[in-house]
Amino acid sequence: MNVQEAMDLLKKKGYKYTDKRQDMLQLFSEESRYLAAKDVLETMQKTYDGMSFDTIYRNLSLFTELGILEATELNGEKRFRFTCAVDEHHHHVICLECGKTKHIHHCPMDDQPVQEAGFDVIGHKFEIYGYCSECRKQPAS
Amino acid sequence: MNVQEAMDLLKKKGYKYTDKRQDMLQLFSEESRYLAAKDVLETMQKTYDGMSFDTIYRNLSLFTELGILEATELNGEKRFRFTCAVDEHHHHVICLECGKTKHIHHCPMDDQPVQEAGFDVIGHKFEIYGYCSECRKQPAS
DNA sequence: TTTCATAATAGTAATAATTCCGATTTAATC
DNA sequence: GATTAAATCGGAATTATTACTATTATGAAA
Repeated sequence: MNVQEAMDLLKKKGYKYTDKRQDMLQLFSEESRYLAAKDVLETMQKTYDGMSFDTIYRNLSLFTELGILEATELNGEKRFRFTCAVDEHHHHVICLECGKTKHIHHCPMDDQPVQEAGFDVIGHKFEIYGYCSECRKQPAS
Repeated sequence: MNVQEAMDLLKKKGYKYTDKRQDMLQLFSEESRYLAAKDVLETMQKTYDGMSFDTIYRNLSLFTELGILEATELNGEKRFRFTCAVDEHHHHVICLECGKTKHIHHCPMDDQPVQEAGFDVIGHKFEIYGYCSECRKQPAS
């Protein structure tokens, strides 16, 4: 997935082209890390004065629905990143400070698929948290 | 960990005994599932008229600091459960509806400890989500 | 290229979870 | 029983997120 593919997908689904959407996607494509809504807003407001929360949130959730972004939750806020193209299914090591990620090319569900009696399993999460080399020095707790 | 042990720990650390703390702990000890703050508040308010948010939240975070409760985040809200006594370290299958859990006696970090260059790993999360037999019929999405 | 229907956006209000704070009450100690 | 610090209440403040209405802009059709 890249910006062009994402815009094409939007078009195919009948959504409209806007500069703001393109710029949001561009922002994500340049960063292989999880961004919070407020990070996106801050950056976008540099270009678009008066950019509203609503637009950010609406597009973040649209992009996530369409599989363009993937979301997780860190410290009580949702964060989003461009969907990885590396392989079918994998997990992440995530920096708690800046949201930077590295791939884990291994899924624990492959080893020991969980079949709990009576449980309809619909998803799982495997994430490793820490601080990257840049954020390591002063982890803002 | 049980209610008595938890109360002893509180005493040992210099915290005061209160009926509300005991009742909160009692509630958790009776349920092997994750409860949201509002669940705890609702139950407690049946006994204590005018019970405040503050008391709930303050005690939930105190209990968590002391290792009496363990926390996770589901659908944007923190949830808490009594710390499991089963074994040293394990993970959970969690019902997204009621918060009920089952243990996974296996940690993916044991198989393939992650050593990402430059990353200070400080924690990890492995959770499997689904619906338990009681909640399966009508998953309130 | 103008027109038109609809989607997207701005601006702001509303909601929901959580935290904070001053005043009061209570538990543990003297 | 008096004292002191912790715990609580009640409500306000914060923060992230969602909802709503009027306006604007996109894409398609005339």
